[in-house]
Amino acid sequence: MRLASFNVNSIRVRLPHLRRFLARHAPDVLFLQELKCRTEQFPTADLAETGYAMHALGQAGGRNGVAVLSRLPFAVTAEALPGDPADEEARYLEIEAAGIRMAGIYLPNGNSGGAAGFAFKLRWMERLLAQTRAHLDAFRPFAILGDFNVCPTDADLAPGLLAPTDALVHPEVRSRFRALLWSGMTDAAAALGQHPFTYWDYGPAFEANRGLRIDHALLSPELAERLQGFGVDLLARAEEQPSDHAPIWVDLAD
DNA sequence: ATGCCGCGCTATGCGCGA
Repeated sequence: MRLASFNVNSIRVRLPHLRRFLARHAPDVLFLQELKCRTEQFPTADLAETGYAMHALGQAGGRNGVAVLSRLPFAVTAEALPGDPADEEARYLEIEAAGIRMAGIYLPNGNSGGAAGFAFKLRWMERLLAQTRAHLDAFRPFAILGDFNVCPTDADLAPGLLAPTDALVHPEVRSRFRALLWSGMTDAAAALGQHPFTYWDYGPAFEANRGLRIDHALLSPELAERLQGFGVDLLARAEEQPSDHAPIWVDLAD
């Protein structure tokens, strides 16, 4: 089984890249982030020919937005992370497919909005931890894929690319990422000894390979036992008019 | 220490992304 994630940075602009990724890597389930469209603008009809079933969660104002494409039957189990009724941002989509709970996330960046924006990121991570614990306590196989906006360690970014106070590497943020790992989740790439970059700024960064590892797949223990491989689709990042993120995928034994 | 890109928007500069 192949699970994948792709921050498209506008689904309407990146529709051709999405099609090519599906053709190249044929994921069973693919989570998308940064749709930058409203729910009704998601190109469901354009993608119908791919054979994937879809569920999109857009947002007014062209911000955020997450979706899932699946060729396995699935049920939507959550369209928001519990714990903050005032949070109406489209950043969390959870499904159950093949007996596995899977969450696609677009974790807040935390660099904008001043102290309140950073605090929102920390609270969001604490809510994600609570949701993770609830699933693990119930012995539900659980996978989290998406744009975490966290470089977990110094091996996960080009040296000197970010200031130590940046919200992607801030100690308080890394601490909360580690709490997810301590709860029982396995960082799939790191478990395979890989720290591949998944994001490069527009401009010369990709050619110079000055990037960040911020897109991750986290697996509950029973899924980690099935971990067979992890990959980053560099071709998608090398194409014309790319997203600033590359798609990632994780392979699990059937 | 940073947005020189890229995207969306009741636009024609700004906020945001990382």
